[in-house]
Amino acid sequence: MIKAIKGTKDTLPTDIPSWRKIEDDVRRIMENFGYYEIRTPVFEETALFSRGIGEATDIVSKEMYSFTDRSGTSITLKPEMTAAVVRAFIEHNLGKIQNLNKVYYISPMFRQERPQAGRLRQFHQFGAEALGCNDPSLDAEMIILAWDIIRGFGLKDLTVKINSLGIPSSRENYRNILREYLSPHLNNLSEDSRNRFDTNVLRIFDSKVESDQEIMKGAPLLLDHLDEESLDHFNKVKEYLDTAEIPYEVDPKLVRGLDYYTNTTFEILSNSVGSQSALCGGGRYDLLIEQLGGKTTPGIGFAAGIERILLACENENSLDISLPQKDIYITRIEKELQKEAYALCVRFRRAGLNAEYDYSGRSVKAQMREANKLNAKYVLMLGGDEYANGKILLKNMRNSEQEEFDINSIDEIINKLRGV
RNA sequence: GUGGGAGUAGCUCAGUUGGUUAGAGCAUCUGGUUGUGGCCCAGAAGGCCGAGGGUUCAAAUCCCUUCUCUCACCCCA
Repeated sequence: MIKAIKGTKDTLPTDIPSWRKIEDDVRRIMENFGYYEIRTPVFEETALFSRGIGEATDIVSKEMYSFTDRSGTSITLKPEMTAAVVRAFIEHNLGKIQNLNKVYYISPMFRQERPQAGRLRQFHQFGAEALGCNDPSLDAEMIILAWDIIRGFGLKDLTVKINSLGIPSSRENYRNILREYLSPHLNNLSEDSRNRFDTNVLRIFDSKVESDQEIMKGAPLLLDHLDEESLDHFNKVKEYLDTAEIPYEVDPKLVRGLDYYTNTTFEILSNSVGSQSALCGGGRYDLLIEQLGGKTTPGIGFAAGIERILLACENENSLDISLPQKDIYITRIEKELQKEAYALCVRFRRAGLNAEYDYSGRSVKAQMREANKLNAKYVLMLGGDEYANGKILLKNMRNSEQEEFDINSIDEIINKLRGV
């Protein structure tokens, strides 16, 4: 038997209402905040991601779905959206059309990781990017936007964490300070953390090994070594967040794995999913655009994992999804009336109503059970003496009341159903 | 890539000192008199017990191999 590829999932009809709810709310709120949808191809030239995200990152060095096409070009299924949006921004000169471009997306992403709770190989993100402005109010807006959307799904157990990574020079300076602090402890660090000492010291803060955490407790913090401008920016972001009553925590240990971040970074975490608790992550990237060949332009964005949000919603039972309904189910008593029932069904559908009938010619009881199962508001019944006298019965399935209609006045029924 | 757990009906799971035609609940289908749903009742259908090999008179049950799913590390959304 052929099965779906590891780490991919089918979204079955019964799953769709939750997905629609997420997607609809995302679109509505994004657009209220002034963001316009953008769509980019599922694959890009590999170089876009290796240059954008960073050659040394895990995403680029071991998680990308890359292949060579027939022309010999190395192509990669997009593992994240920011680089793709920036590419489109540069390619179409969007910065020339307006100073500030605010876009959002809902799209599948691909990373070849070992699947687990809240982690798939094809997963879906929604997110936003704002290119062209570095005002701290925009940093705050990103966080407010993400918070409002995610909070809107009824989730309770959420935490917002923010931090600032400063500008590269102050970060580099801090890295050396951190290395100095860690040098004497090097032999006591876990193997993973020892490796990170050279490649990405900051990430040692993320270590889940207790002894590492013990050592890191005494470590100097990046926030205490920020340059004045970055610190000022960060303080203003916090002020704007306060005006919007966002319950954030400053987490000086919040380090994000993508190379392009500068200044503000943030995450929204949930306690009701597994260990992959980050529902959303983002930050400012003021150097990425020129790094990818565009004119120097500040940018900020976030991405949120739809599967993770759905997982949290399931665990908190927070999404109220109403059952799908049928406007009308058409039944017939005598099998000879099958064609008439069919014609009526088509007529109702063409009138814009959600109509169904029994394709397999089953008993009245079976038809009624089906109508009930489909959550039909009304059942129309053809047959018997009524039909012989030019009448049909309309049964209200909520209160079981039945009403007789003239067979020539289907429009009356249609109007009645539309009014419901 | 490294560990732990699990694979029996569509779903959730019972089922070992190895022993007759492998079970339950839910879901499905059909009925419970002549034309009517939800509750209830009855019946039916549905399984090479993940796959391959081995031990045995006998394997869902024991051993080996393999595949898949799952959780965690790692990393991130």
